Amino acid sequence: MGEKSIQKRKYILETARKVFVEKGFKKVTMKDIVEACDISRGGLYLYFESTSQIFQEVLKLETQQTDDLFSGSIKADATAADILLLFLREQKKELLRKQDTLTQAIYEFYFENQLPKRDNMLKKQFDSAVRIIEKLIETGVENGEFYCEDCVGCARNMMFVLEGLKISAQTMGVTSEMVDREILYMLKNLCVDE
Amino acid sequence: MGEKSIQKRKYILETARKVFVEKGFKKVTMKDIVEACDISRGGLYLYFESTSQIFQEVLKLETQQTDDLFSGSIKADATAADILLLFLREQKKELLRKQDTLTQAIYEFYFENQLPKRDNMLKKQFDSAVRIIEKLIETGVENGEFYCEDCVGCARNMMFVLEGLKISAQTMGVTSEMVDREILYMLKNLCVDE
Amino acid sequence: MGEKSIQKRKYILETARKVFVEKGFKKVTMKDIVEACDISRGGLYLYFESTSQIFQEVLKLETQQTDDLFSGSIKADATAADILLLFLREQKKELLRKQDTLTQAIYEFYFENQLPKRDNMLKKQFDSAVRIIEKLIETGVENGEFYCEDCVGCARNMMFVLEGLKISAQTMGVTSEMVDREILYMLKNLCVDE
Amino acid sequence: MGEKSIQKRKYILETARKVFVEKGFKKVTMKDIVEACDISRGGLYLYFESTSQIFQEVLKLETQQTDDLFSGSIKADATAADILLLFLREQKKELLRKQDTLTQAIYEFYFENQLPKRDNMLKKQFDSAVRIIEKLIETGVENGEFYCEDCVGCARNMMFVLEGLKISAQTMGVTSEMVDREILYMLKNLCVDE
DNA sequence: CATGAATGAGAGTTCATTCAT
DNA sequence: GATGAATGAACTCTCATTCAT
Repeated sequence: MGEKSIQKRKYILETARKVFVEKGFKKVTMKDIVEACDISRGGLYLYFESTSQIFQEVLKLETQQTDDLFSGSIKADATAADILLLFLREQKKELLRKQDTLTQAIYEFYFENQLPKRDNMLKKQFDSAVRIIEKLIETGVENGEFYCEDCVGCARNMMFVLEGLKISAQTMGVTSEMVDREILYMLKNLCVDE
Repeated sequence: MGEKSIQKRKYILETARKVFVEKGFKKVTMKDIVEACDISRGGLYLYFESTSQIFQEVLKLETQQTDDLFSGSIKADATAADILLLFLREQKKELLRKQDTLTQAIYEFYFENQLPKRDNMLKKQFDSAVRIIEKLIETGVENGEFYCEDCVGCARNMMFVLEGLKISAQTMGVTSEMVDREILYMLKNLCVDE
Repeated sequence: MGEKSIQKRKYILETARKVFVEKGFKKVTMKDIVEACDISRGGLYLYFESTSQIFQEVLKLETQQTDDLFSGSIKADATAADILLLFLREQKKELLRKQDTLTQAIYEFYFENQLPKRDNMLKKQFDSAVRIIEKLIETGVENGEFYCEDCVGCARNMMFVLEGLKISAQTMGVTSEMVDREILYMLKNLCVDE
Repeated sequence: MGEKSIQKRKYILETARKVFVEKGFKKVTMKDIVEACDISRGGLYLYFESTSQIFQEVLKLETQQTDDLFSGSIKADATAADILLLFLREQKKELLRKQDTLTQAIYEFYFENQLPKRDNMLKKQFDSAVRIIEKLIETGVENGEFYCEDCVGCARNMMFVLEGLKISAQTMGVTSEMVDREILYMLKNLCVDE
């Protein structure tokens, strides 16, 4: 596959991403993607063979970019509390965003593809986030910023709350204030002065 | 509509429920329901006009029954901690259950039907559950069973954790131990002795 | 399936037969049959699910009718030689017929469906024809009409010659005179006076 | 066309032959051949314009080689009976061979290309074989090995039996014993002692 | 009320064929 | 000459929905 093909492949994935953002996963057909890309019916099949495959490739790209973002922000020179707040603010932005988010599509995809533990990207990301938060809390405790007796438990609790907010945002609607309220509640329990 | 019709209507809804449990919401076709009910294609249209409508009716029935269940267990004569534990155990059972649960179908349904606030059953149920838990905690605090400075915040936090566990169970898999761990974590923060 | 459906099913098979006669087996698509029958695309699928299935049903009908024909002619009151001649003449007519014959389609069908011995209709028909011819020759020998030391061998030989003529007619072309010549050659070896 | 082109042309034909052997004629697509040859889609079109054309060229090559084979074996120094037996044995080997035979593809090709008499290679080969057998029988009769009153009739009969066996092998299955039985039957009628 | 045959739109997929490089 | 990306027609199959009985 030449340079040109690689470009086109990327173009298709980027365009398909928009389609998934708009329609979720299940409703998207090869035809939808063909039309969004403005290529021929057969053309798409030169690159991908199913919406499922396309979606997984989109996710791969997405994950790479997200990882880069994470590592970028973590390098920042700041206190544990600052970084945690930054992380939570990032999550809030993500979960309130209606446009330009794959959240719903990802859920739908995992609904029908109960991937085995090893391959389950969601689980990997969840666990990885728990570890990062745990480290942050531990650092905060050492610094005297936080008070916490069960750092990993607290980290896990935070992540499940965030998951709960995320799915709630997609199904019952969640306002900016509601998210703030939950974040504040969690931080209050963590902060020393309290 | 005669007595007979009412019976048939109910029969269709009960059978359709099984189909939704099995396949989620989006993948279910009128044909699926017709075949599951073993009635004629045209027959189904006499009662319902789309899978969406059928699903909403199924949900209505479901909600009524769940409510009954709730009020039943709440009438039980027990301490606040007991009742809360009972409630959490019930939630655990529900979210670990792979078979016989509409969870996935409900999520899928709400993904594509972002119902306005007033009609959003999920939201109503969520808020109602928050209020019940809040009351329980308040009672517990009064009894000296619990210690809590922000009862409604705590209730909300609990519900979001449960939501997080629920969606996680559907997408990344959640074990009985994982649920217990989360429940325990929340209770520890609530109980006086700790 | 009601009376009407049975009629339509039969109508489809009869129409499909014409298509197979015209185009053989492999080239025929569901679309061809849909168009020949002037029914809707989906309509055909209510009755049959593939060209292969349709062809097999066409063959079933065909075989029934052919069997009836055979038994009809065999009941005739005549000498063995007469009947054998009648049979050969019938075969000749069949193999020279360009129009209205499934021969080519049958060959194509069996090319790609190497059916196991038990289900192979061609084999059954071949063996059954051998047995009939054998009986005729035996009767002829008893009557003094024929002379033959290996009746079953002779019967088999005849059938293979007929098969050879049949495939030759479809591939290299065979004239009426050529068929007569072969039939005559076989009969000469059989007849007493020779 | 340069030397290199001629080589490539030959390479394509040899590779295509394998494809036809495996899939018959009708089912073979240009894509199949392109993939088997591992050349570019466009590249194939520089040499050939359709599967039909390719198949005819494959047949040409095949015929040349077969002819060479024939003339080779005929040069052998042996009695007429020996040569005839050799020929029949060769035919038997050919018709029992499932692998590496174009038989089915050839039939399929001639089914849809009812070539005019002059161009019909099958007919030419058939007639030529008849003549060779006829000569052999005549020689055998002169030598006193065979007894036969109608040499050309007998030769033709033999060839039709062989054709019948060939198509039977492709459609209803034929065992080695069955072929032997037929060959034996024909030779018995020919041999003097019988 | 109930049936189930019929329709036709639409999705998936494959390939012959072309054409810019 | 050679490549292989691109196109678009053609085919298979499935359903929501209608309608005569």
